[in-house]
Amino acid sequence: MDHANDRDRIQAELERRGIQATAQRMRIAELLFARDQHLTAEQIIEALAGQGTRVSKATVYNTLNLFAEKGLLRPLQVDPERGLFDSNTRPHHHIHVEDTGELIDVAPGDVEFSRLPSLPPGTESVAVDVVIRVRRQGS
Amino acid sequence: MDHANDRDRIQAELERRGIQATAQRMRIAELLFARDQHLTAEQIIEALAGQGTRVSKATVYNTLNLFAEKGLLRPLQVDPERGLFDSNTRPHHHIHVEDTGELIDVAPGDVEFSRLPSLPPGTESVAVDVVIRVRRQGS
DNA sequence: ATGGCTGCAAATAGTTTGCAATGAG
DNA sequence: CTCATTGCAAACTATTTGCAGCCAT
Repeated sequence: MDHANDRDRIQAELERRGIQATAQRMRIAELLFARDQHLTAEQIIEALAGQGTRVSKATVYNTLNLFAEKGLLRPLQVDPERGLFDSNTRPHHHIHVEDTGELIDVAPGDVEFSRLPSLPPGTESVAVDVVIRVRRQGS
Repeated sequence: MDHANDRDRIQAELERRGIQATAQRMRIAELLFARDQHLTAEQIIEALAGQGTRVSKATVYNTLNLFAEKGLLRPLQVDPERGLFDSNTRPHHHIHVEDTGELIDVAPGDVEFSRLPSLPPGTESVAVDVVIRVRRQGS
């Protein structure tokens, strides 16, 4: 069965990263890693509530931070009001629709550079993040 | 005298944008527009205090938001803890040194694209922001 | 038994807001 | 004089933290 496979894969992934696969963490992970998406802590709490699971705010935040530390999530700061967690940690970019707050993934191959600056001495690049800010025409 | 010229230019600029050039706003503007920089509200309050000027937190925030609305500043969200205001509103990019939180400007000509994605229908591009995240080698 | 995890509630910190006093035109 | 602006304090909100009880090993 598909979901059982997902659960197994996710559990293995958590443990491989040294994360105890508790019930709450599994619920959060299953939700997040069902597909590439950007979620707020609040959205996760609501989504879990919607499927009948109650996970405390503290645990959701602790879990998200833990996942981020372990490289399972990438924290995004696009909305000044709240943080987002991106379940896609592979390199990619974003289009931010300012009118709606919507955040759209851009495949890494859809952005190419013909020139990049030299980095400060003694530093190495972690990632290059491109955010294309757009708005409805004529607003 | 240089500073008097700056003040005049800044005052004219504020008024051109329909902003009343009050004493507090002038102080904040003179500080911000002395050069291209990224400041937090707190840093502005401290800098003003350091030069003997006391401007309330509320006024600083109101002023920064007003300036941003009027296109004199660009709000940045790189640090999850606090907002930054960039006194350079011309197109440019950033290098973010993750170990120190430092944010370095990159001239627009130092980044060139050979490919960009198509935008969602009905939207137009406002800006393309590139953030190169770096860290000290081997951390 | 031991140590980690969860949840609640309280704490924290940045930012916003209500409102009375003040200032500008 | 009238309306905008300022400053204080209180309100708000997202996130973090302390701690007691719980769970897994």
